[in-house]
Amino acid sequence: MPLTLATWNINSVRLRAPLVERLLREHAPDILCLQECKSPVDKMPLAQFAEMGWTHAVARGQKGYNGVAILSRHPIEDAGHIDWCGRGDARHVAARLACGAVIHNLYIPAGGDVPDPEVNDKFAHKLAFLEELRAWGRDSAPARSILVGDLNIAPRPDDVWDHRALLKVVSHTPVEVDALGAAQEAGGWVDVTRADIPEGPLYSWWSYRARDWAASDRGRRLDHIWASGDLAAAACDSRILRDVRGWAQPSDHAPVMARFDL
DNA sequence: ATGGTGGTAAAACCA
Repeated sequence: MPLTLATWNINSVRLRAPLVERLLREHAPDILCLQECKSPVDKMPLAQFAEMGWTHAVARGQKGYNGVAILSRHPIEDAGHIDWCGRGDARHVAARLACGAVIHNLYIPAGGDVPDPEVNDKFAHKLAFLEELRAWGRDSAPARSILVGDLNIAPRPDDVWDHRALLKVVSHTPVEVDALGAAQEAGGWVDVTRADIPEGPLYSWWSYRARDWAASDRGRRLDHIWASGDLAAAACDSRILRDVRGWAQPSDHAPVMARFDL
């Protein structure tokens, strides 16, 4: 069974519900994982997505911050979440499909501006989150699993517009990149996007602050699709929907897509 | 070196 999946940091699901509808209409992923919904669950416009055919959804929300949702055209058999760092943040939701595949939708903390956990609590939180992700991967040995989301780290030199310039910028510092790599290795996760597109620059986020985001193209690959080792060979057709960043009143993130032949 | 934009929600916080 082919399963298409997209992940997208929507930066307010209420404000950008029309963009979600357009993505569903034009690209029709079986599964759409959203982050930064910035809404309590009962105020997310899930009913209007259900009317379009994405009749199954699981979400976790809080007002103003965080918030994640999984929209599905296929039944969700079970759902759950992990309370990373014990803060009660809506940064993770998981869904199990009838075929047995488990989808993990993650929103890793951005980490603030200063890449020093001694002086920046947000960066300390990010590193603690990554350490919990590593321990979870090690202990749970994920199988038949897909992990997606805004991981807020661009791991490779060609995942940013200027590797040298960004070595001290949160999202690309060696300490974060190493911590993400350790988490990936501990869970046996395969970076599906890079397995499919191994060469060259690849971005999923461009700052709102650029005068012309497309012309300057100062992007970073912050949004990822990972698969457990047993599913990696089933993944194909990876792409980043760069054009979506150019839609009217856009999110600062573009959707990342892949197909799994399960 | 700095400031640049955007969302939430009502001044400041977060990205």
